[in-house]
Amino acid sequence: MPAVRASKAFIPTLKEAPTDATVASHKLLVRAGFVRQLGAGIYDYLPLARRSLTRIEQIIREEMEAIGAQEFYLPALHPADLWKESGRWDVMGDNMFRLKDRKGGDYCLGMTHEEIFTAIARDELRSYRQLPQVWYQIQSKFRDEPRPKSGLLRVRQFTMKDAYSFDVDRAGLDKSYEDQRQAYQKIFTRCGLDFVAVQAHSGSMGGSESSEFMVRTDAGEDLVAACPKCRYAANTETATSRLEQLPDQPGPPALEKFATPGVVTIEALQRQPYGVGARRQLKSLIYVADGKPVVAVVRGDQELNEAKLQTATGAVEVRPARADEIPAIMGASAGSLGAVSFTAAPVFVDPSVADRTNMVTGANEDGFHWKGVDVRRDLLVHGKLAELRSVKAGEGCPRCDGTLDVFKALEVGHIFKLGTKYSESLKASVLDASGAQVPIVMGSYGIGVERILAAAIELHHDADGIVFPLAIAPFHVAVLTLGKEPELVEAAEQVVAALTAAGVDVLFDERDERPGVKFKDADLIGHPVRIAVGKKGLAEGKVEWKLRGGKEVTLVPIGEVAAKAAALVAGR
RNA sequence: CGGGGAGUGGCUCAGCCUGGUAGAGCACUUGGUUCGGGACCAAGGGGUCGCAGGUUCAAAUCCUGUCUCCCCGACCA
Repeated sequence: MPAVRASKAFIPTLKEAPTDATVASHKLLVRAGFVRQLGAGIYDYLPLARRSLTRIEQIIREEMEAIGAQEFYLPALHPADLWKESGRWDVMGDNMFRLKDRKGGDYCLGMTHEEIFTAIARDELRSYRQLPQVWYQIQSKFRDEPRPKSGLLRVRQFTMKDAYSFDVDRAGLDKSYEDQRQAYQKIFTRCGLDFVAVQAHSGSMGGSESSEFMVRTDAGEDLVAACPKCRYAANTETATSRLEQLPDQPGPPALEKFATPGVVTIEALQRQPYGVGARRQLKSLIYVADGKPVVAVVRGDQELNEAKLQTATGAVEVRPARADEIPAIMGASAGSLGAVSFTAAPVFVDPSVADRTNMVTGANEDGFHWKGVDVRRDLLVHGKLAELRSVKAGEGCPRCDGTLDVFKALEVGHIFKLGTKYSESLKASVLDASGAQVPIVMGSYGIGVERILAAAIELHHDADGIVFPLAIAPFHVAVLTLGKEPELVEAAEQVVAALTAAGVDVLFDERDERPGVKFKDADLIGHPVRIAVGKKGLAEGKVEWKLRGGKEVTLVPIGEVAAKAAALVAGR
């Protein structure tokens, strides 16, 4: 590409970050002139951002094509029928932007494209001989997020690479899924991201198995549990852990009710005169799952994970019951709740307490608790075992004898084995080798394009600005003139021409500005290489070469810079 | 949606409590002096104080309503 002249370019850098930016990537993207905000979770992408995003998209394309995926471009405006057919018109709830056309017909803006791609497969694919098919697109998605935040990390309109695989059977799906997984690893690595692939919760996508690609950063909103010893890594929405076996002393032979006036917390029951340790208590939490009450039981010192409860109940939406709803469900108020002999609503019990005896729990009668609770005898006759608790750092790895680490992470990609969920609801089938009509086995695979940019900045920045990975920087090199002398400008022009001829993308900062301004802008934008043309070096026929990531400045003969930069760009 | 905060030139903010003439720094224009890490001097341009209604002789300031944005909790790329 031809070099861009800074004096003519629209690169509105700012000395100060807007006050409403809190995370590093947001502040820097605004300050460095990449984005401007149009509304909550809606951004303008200026030329620098477009250049970086185009590079990211190109990397994604190359890796998709490498595994045989074919690029499509589908509409963002969808008629409601397909969504009604799959059942997700209702499932997506308020997260979906909905609109009506002039005739009053229902439409929505696409949040994802399973329905649309599946409809194409349904209409066009007839035989197993046409499979596998792997289709993808890079396109805008719209989600009416409850709370957009953190600049580009959580927005309402964003670009997604979404891919879909269509196979005759599970074995085919396993292969397609594995291809995508490997392509994802290449994509994120090429974009300069350190990431972990973790076992994940499938949410509203459905399906049997999914992996998220997570970038470890405090700007992220997910929690990942990972074992440093083996490869175990999972979103805490599905992660489990190995807990130490707690010995139970023999307690009362039968349930025994005791008065606990005014005791409504785990902590209060731990204090004298009761002295019941939190790990000896059962915590009973009342939730409403798709409008129906459910009871979740974990150990007193554990936290319930709502995503796990959602998985256990199979509900689309779970929420805590309000204090005023609880008495009608349980017959007692929060603080005295328990699930012993409770059958008025489904009861789910975390496996970590399955074998416990001599436990204490609320008696479902205000001011009373049970002691001598045997979980199998008293709860599991009517209750079901289900993973419910949130894992915590320091707990044992479920796969080896290591200890789990828990950290914040940002999701940049997610791959799903969908199975036949969509092909069944939308009736997409083919004839298999035996001539039987079988539903197509599907997978779906997403990457948040702008999130890659933001994640790269979260990972690579310093006090002066962005430190761009070369592969996704808007320009490879910035050439700065440090003076107005004609011979200096002439030399800089030569350098720029040589670089451009060598295939290096250059921002030529020939503005009539003081050197300090140019240095500051170059650091802020984070060009991987800065080439400064000044009087000092020029006297020896040299220019200054500096990598954004380092401190060292070296003098390079004018005739050699282009080759040096080209080698760097080529990864040599 | 629940809780907290904020809307005043392009940006960062002051002024509001205690109504009376709309301010500063940065940015922008012109001229001059500067010129290797966000220069200096001088002169300028630019704001219906989010919007609507009310109180008042008079509202950025007080009252009511409303919209928008940010942050903390339930969702996802």
